[in-house]
Amino acid sequence: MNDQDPALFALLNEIGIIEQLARNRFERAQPDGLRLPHFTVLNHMVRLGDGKTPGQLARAFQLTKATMTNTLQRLEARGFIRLEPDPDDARAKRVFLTPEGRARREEAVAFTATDLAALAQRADIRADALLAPLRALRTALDRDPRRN
Amino acid sequence: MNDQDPALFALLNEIGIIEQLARNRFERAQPDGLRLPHFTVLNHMVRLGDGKTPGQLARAFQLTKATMTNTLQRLEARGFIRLEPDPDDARAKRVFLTPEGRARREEAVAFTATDLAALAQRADIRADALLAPLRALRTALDRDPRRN
DNA sequence: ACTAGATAGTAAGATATCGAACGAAAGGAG
DNA sequence: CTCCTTTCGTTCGATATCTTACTATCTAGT
Repeated sequence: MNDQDPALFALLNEIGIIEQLARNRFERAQPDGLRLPHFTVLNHMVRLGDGKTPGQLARAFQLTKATMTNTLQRLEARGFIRLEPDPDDARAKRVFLTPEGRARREEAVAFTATDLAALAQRADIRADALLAPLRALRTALDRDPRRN
Repeated sequence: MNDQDPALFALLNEIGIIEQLARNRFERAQPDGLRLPHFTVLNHMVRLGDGKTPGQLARAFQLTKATMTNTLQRLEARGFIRLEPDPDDARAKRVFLTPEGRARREEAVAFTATDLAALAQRADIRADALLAPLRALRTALDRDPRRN
């Protein structure tokens, strides 16, 4: 990066590299090939409750429905979630965690927390100070034509 | 995210979403399907000079050589770069910008600069203040050994 | 000079992601 | 009720990325 780049340009560049490194770090640490999107969905359901529709999940993660279909199929094949028909809408489904899914999420959370704590300690990252401005940036980027 | 999440966890989560939104925003604005990795390589060569090897480029972007091979093949097929044998090492190649590649990069830079300027104005992002800590985070992720 | 190991680029196969197109079902206007 | 539009999930084809494996070439140690 040099001085000709607008700061925001350089910032997004840096963010892209960090995302890639962090994703790699997480996925390599998993013994069973659990991918970051899989974990993210499991984590979401533990924290905010399951029983949501695939479409709701897709919107929550800013992904297309097609992508969510793929992720849910993988999670179901691993036995981490269960898909049931929506009693109120014959087009829709509902996604539920299985005990295995919940357990696998706990495992990943525990490991990740340990890893990140060690990282933060070694690198002296003040993550809480960065969080608010990045959320503002996300919100600004988010005002875009809706997808799908 | 709630209070149980370590701040760094939430931070990386936010970064992942921003990366996705920014990539989408860029790629949708291109009229000819130019992808972010393609632009990134063109931009790098304009700013830091061409004539590098694929391996050097892969390292610069933290990508595998295989990924860079793919990107360079696309760029060459579009006529944006030219690959020549390295005179000093028969295993290696050298990557050069074509006039078309340079022009396409200028076009994308111009548009992106305008778009980001508007975004920064709308959102009051202090990108320069965020840049240094994120670079520290990147360096930490890049260096810190994984536990497994 | 030979040989073993490292390095350069590529290929194959996997996965995540997107956009486009689809059938099924719901909802609204008449 | 009928037709039109919207919404839900899925499938298909494309692209970027990774890992693994391969060939060709270079380099160092003996």
